[in-house]
Amino acid sequence: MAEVLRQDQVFVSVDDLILTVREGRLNLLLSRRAGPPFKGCWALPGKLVERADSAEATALKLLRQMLPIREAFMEQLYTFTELNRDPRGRVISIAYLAAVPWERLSPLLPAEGQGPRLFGVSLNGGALGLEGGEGLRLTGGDLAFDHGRIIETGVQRLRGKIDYTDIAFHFLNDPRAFTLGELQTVYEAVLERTVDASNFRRTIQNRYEETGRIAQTDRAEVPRKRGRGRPAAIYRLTDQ
Amino acid sequence: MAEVLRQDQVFVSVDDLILTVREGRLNLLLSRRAGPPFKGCWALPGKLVERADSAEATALKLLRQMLPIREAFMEQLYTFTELNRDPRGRVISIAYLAAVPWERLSPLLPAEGQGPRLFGVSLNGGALGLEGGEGLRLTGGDLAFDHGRIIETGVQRLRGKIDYTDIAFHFLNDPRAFTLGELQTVYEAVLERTVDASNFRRTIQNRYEETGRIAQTDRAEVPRKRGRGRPAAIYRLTDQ
DNA sequence: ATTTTTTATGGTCAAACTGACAAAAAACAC
DNA sequence: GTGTTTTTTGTCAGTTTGACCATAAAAAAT
Repeated sequence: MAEVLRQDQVFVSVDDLILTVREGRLNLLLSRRAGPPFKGCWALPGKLVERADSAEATALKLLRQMLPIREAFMEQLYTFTELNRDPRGRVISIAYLAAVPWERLSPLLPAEGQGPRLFGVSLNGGALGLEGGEGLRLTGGDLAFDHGRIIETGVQRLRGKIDYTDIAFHFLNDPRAFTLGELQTVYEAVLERTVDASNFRRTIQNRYEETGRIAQTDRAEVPRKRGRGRPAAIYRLTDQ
Repeated sequence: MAEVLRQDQVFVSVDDLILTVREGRLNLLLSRRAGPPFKGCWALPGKLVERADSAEATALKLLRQMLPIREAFMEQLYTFTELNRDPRGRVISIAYLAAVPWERLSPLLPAEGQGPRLFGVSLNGGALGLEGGEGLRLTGGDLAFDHGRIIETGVQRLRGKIDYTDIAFHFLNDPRAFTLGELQTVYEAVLERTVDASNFRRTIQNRYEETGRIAQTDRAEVPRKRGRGRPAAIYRLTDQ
């Protein structure tokens, strides 16, 4: 991205809020800024929208650039247009929210220390907290630009939509073979609270099974490593 | 708006979806395009975002330009960025949804035939329908640009948010003195279906009265023209 | 003046849903 | 075998929802 922009026009950029659920916790991807402004600060991956790309296409390009990944669930989050959000000039940002399964994201992450990094997210009523491991803790105000606000908006949107959209399923390693326990873990990570397993099962079955959106799979067809405890039934998200 | 735009950059515009509830029906404001492209077509009011204005400020300016009005509820709807949505060049549009009480909008509308015009909206599962009076009926495809899609997005958003936000109150002439019947009319217009008055009352009272968001007003303080039937209690939306 | 009509308000009742919890089932660890 | 863990089924009271019916308070009709 150019470090100085023409001062007489409005530029359009895209920022990607790339989310995953790792070990029962919601995580997001931040990269460290190599140059000014906010040199050395952590920031969401961003990219100017080019003449020949839609914002959606730009957001997907950017995602593929960060993680060599084919595709992922993406949805437009909000457009941020405050006048001084970028010191280089007038830049508005269309933020996108991406959900990537941890098992797919994990092998694509570069080695520790370099490049982008995952941060655990906490947003309990009060302020945003980010935890990057090795004692690295950030608050929303530590981030570049208005990216703290973008993250807050994204997490709240995710929480609001989780129980009337399919969004939770996109965090599952394989929506065509998952257990209700795995789905519950996604809910608990996103909502940052525990959920009663029994009631969760009932809710999901009412919401999806009756309408045919999910169905049980014969476990013999889907070999799975099993841990302790009674083995769980395998469900799949159906096509229609 | 210039009829030819520079071909090497991305322009940012704002479109306003100005909504009101008139005679129990959801209505929106369209203007007829004076010049190309889509000359003579009906379109949402739009405006390029200038260097020194946020999108929100641009949307408000545009609203004030259409209706000499001080302020109104506005909320960002969605950003449309398809490549060929504007034949003049590369223009993305940040759509805003505005809610204006009919009693405030009504005296500001220009005489029939000239300028902007109100259209009744119908969106029943199938396609979007617009009714402008005098036998003037449009479908979403008759509109300029992608404005049919913008309207569909806006109506669906409004329906989705009406019962967990305060948005319905902004269609009331005076949120500090309204009856539950008036509020019910807003709901029925937005949802395009009837609502049981008794259950509606119970729901609203549970949702707002217990939390102190609305309160009953002494009717003596608020003189009101009365129609037929038992006079209704007057409620007000409280500050906090 | 009385009745009818209209709108507002209050109440009932069964069905559906919710949250908290108990208990059985099916696997592993020892 | 006995414990432990996780999944799964069931229970039960409290709440919410949708469909009604009944009454109250006003204007309109007779």
